[in-house]
Amino acid sequence: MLHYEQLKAKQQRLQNTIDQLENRITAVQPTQLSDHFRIPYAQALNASQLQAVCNIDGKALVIAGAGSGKTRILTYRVSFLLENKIAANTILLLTFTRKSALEIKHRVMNLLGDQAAQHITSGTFHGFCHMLLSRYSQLLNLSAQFTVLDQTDSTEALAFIKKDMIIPKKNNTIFPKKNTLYKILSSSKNTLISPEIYIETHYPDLITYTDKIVEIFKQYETYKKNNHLYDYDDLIQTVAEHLKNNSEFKQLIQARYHHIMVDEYQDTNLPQKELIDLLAEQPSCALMVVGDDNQSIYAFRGANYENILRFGETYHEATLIKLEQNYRSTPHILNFINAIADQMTLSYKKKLFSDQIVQGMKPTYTRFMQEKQEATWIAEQIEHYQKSLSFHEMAVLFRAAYQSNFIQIELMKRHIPFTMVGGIKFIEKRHIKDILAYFRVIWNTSDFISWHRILLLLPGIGPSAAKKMVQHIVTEKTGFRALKSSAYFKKEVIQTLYAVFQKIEASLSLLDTFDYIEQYYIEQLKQLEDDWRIRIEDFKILKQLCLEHSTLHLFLAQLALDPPNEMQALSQNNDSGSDGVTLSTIHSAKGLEWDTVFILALLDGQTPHYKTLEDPEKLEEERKLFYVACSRAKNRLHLTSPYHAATYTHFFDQPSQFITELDPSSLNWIDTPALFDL
DNA sequence: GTGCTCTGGTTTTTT
DNA sequence: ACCAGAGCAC
Repeated sequence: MLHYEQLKAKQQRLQNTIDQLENRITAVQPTQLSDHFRIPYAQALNASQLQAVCNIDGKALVIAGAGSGKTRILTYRVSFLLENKIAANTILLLTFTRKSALEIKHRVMNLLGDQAAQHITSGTFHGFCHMLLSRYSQLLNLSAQFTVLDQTDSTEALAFIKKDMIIPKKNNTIFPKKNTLYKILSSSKNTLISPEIYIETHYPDLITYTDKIVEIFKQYETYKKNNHLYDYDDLIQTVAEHLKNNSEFKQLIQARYHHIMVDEYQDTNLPQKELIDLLAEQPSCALMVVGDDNQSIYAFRGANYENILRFGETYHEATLIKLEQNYRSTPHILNFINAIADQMTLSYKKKLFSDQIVQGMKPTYTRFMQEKQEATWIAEQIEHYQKSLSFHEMAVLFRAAYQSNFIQIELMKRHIPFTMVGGIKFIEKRHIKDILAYFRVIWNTSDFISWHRILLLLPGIGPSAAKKMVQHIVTEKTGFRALKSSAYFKKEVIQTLYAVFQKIEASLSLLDTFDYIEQYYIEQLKQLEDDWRIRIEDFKILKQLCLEHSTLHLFLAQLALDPPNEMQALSQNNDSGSDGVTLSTIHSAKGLEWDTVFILALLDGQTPHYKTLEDPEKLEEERKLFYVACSRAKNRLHLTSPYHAATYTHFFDQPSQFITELDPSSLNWIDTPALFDL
């Protein structure tokens, strides 16, 4: 946490750089548009949008307020490039999710009526880097048979290494747990601060263990390198490093991508910024980054909103374009979100405005006796609105996934279909991770995390035996065949496992492989989990994914980089298709919009989260989160909270400060009467 | 060495 | 409510 004086100084410094770029705002100038274009750009776009679309050279920062047509300008810009005979494969589009990249591609194809957009390179930072590492593995002298570790895998690997180390006990501090270790490691990598300094500044209690922690990190890096494993951070940093050190690679890549667009720039971290800077290094490379500094909500993951504030420092010739006209929300909602933005201390100046004449409904804030009544009311409203609105035009948003428990129960009770986004992810469930472990060791025989997982599942095999066998397998480098030469092959469970792998090796398709693994694994799951019947339902999704992918490589890449994270509620008739209410964490709702939005649990300590209350910078990010949530609504915005709520360790009974700090006239505050039920 | 039970400490958001 | 680590029986 920064001292108040330091914070002020930092803000002043950033404000200066913002001001400098503000002074270089591109003047609105008529763009020459040829008559041959298939799309009437001048009619379809407003003046600033048109600039963002048509100024296709140089470096530009586009500040796109909520609902100002960000996706629209990306779509039209890609179209414009293609209409100007720019080769599709020189265009690179980096977005926050794969889904939004695909959506933009599809819209371009619709707009132009041809398939040219199919050939642009698009995806997330991680996806893009994964692709480069696979495609250029030879040039970079790396194995193409690599595996991506997700957060759970990385954390497990750290625990694995930690267990092997003798850690002297210090009197009053305990050695950090694996989750803390991961947090320190990832944050230090994402902020480009050495672990030593990071521990000193963020975890002063652990200074006494610094040497041991750093040693664990070193071993972790060595392990990964030897076994062709990459964690999320490695994907980006490895590519960046090779761009820096391998001039052949750099020339190749820079010659390839001439038009780069980056979406959600406010949520990039330093390594990602470096990567962009390397890609766009040549003056001839056009770079447009798009973002909204009011919506930076990923600092916990190392995102640095300074990237967007300091764009002008990196690119002195850069132009600034601001999109301030909002096409999404009613004036009443717009007024409300502008009021939230006014509470923010540091940003590019902007004020969203709208042409809409109908004022619409003022946002409401309603308080209820209990969380249950809060949920009941929301469900009733949904039923009421459903008379004139489809379910899929409504969403319920919340700070943390567990806050949706009551509303989920209430919706199920009423047979209202819904889709849950975010929260406990599909890929994190133990039975999914288990099954994938088999696939992963087939792909990369030295994936020791997965081997360890597979072996530990077997009865009679504990941590000690598993460790010995993993070591044996990894040194033998013969994949599952190493099981046969292991001292443990006399055990029946190992022989059975060996036989399964033999069958898998002979299988002809991904689906065959899946069937063998499933058949074998279900028997084990029955012994391990009472609710195995429910769990095996999830295998249908995996099976579907097997069908959709031609190779093991692509199948695993998708699961690591773009795992399915939406769960259709099994509220009986699932044939209702996609028409369900969306329940989503605010983070996962970024970039989306609905006619009617409910935001619940607006108590101080819940939203904002209590851990952020003491730190002005963290609190500011929570405010941005609230801003993101509210700005999703087109026509109706309903805020709710109970009068009080308790978690295991905390008690909350004050309305969110994000509501009380606003001018009371910007919303309708309703206190429901104090009804007492038993 | 494995696997069970007990206890004490901790809850946010995700590529 | 859930997990990690310690302690203990086989």
